[in-house]
Amino acid sequence: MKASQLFYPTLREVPSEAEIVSHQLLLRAGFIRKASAGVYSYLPLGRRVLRKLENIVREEMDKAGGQEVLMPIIQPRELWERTGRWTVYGDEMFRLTDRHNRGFALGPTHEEMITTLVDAEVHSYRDLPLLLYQIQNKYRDEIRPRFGLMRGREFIMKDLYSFDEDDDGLDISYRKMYAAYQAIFERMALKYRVVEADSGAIGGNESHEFMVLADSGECTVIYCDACDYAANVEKAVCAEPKAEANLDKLEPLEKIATPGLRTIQDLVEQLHIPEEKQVKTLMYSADGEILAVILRGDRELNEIKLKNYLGCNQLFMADEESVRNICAAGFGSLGPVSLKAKILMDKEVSVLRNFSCGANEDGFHYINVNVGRDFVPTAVGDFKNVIEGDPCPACNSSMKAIRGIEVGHVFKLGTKYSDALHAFYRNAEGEEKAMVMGCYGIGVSRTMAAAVEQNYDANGIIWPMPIAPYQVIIIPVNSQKEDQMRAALDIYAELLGMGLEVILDDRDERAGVKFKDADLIGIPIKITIGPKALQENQVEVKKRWETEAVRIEIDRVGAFARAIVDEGLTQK
RNA sequence: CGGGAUGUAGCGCAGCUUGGUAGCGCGUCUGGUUCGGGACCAGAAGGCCGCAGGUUCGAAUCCUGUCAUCCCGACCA
Repeated sequence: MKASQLFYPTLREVPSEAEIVSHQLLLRAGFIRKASAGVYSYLPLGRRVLRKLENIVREEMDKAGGQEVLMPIIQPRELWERTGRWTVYGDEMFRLTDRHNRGFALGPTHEEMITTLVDAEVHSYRDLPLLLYQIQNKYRDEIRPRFGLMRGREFIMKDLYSFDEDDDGLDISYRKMYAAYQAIFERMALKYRVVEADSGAIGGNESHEFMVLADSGECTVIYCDACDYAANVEKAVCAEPKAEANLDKLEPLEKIATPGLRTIQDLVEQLHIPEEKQVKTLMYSADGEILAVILRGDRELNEIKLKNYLGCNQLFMADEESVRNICAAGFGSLGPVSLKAKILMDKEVSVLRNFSCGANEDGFHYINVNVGRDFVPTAVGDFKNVIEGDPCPACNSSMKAIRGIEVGHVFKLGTKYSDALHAFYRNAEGEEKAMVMGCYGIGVSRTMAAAVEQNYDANGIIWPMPIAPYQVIIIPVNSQKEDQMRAALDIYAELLGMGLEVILDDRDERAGVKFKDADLIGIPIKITIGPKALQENQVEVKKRWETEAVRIEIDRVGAFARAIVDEGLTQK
């Protein structure tokens, strides 16, 4: 492609709307443009990257036994009512009405659609397992679209659905997809990590997320260097608390006046009680019931764990008024002693001795509180967020935390949708059984942003070879010099003939402009044709991620570029 | 949806406090000189000051409403 013909409007300045690197660079380099919040057009360079990503995904899905289909974006309301999700999905679903007043949704996901399809066409165990996927736009009216392509309202997703006879079959499909996802992100040359994920309300089934590691990631990953353990912080657990401090003898419970002291920090500063010798009491409303959760003072509650434990639909922090209805104190003076509510205790609290907490009386705290003697919790469980330094549940080593971008999610669904939509089959014994399903998603457009988050420098994007929009850019330093242009055109023709993807920057621009643009759009290999080297029949070749160029004889440059490309395409 | 901020030329911004002819830089177009890391000179085009209403002789500026965009919290690929 000649740069003079290529539609890639680059910007010298950072659009003020863009906050994170991938958004800024994709806009500046002319890959995307915004249509409205969370809705983007992909310009030619962006489209090419998407195609590369899609093709890698497609090849690996096919290799794993998947078959590509394409389902409607517009989905009838009735389908969603059958699974109850017309209501459950809530405001996040884009809805529309046709001229006959029939309701439709713009597909946020396709379980309903695919299950109905499979139900209609598949009736025998002989047809299972079946793995169907598509690569297509999804629509979710996110409360807050964010960070350019990172969280769009319209985005491109690969979604595969597996249908198996039973749980054993599902295990096999699940493992196939897990391995295919590893292959995909390795082929994309992205640094990623597979983590255990919360499977949410759908059930206690297995679920893993594929995280591309980047500081700007919205997720926190807790992992262990000493072993394989890695989990989303939503799900992460740590080893059982050690009971070293338990030797302290139990001191008598004592109530002390603490006027004006409300926070953990207040007690640390004024009374010199360390955070980890305090217990904090959080009041929650779970489907209308007010209950207390107690944690060590330096810990944070993990609401997802709490919600999963309770199995409730609505969970939010109680307001002070509801708290005062059951207790004589407000926030800042709450504690588990004589509290008239269910008390869920984080297990870490059970090894504490002689700790302090609110006295359920404004302006008073207890010290030397002890579990069992002074109060008895309703339940003990794991309700805290794991943090860096906590011991690994598998090997007890100190764990670390890192940020990640969730680009893939594999998920065992079980029979939730096949039951609701009657996707049954006959087994070898002639019995009718529900198909066991799994679903497996990759955010393709998000992956594009994630790749940039992981590969850039001060000058622009540095595309990994397998997903670069073009592999080589040829820059004649001065397009008006005939000898330079002739050499550039020769090399251009040669590289094209070798099947390489090449841009020839034939624009009548100064060298600096061409170099800046080449760096900005992130083409991996730059071939510069300048007067000095040309006199010796040489050109300069520079890899985008290196600082120094090397001189190469013109008749060797094709083979040289080919070798760099091949290396970039095959390395992990 | 709550909290915070911003809407002025394609992009980045000033002007608003104290109402009085809409500005700067970059980009674009024309001509010329340049030509190995975002050139220089001369000229030109380009704006419903987000939108609606109000106050006023007069509103980018003050008031009210509204829409959009961005950031912080609950959702997810």
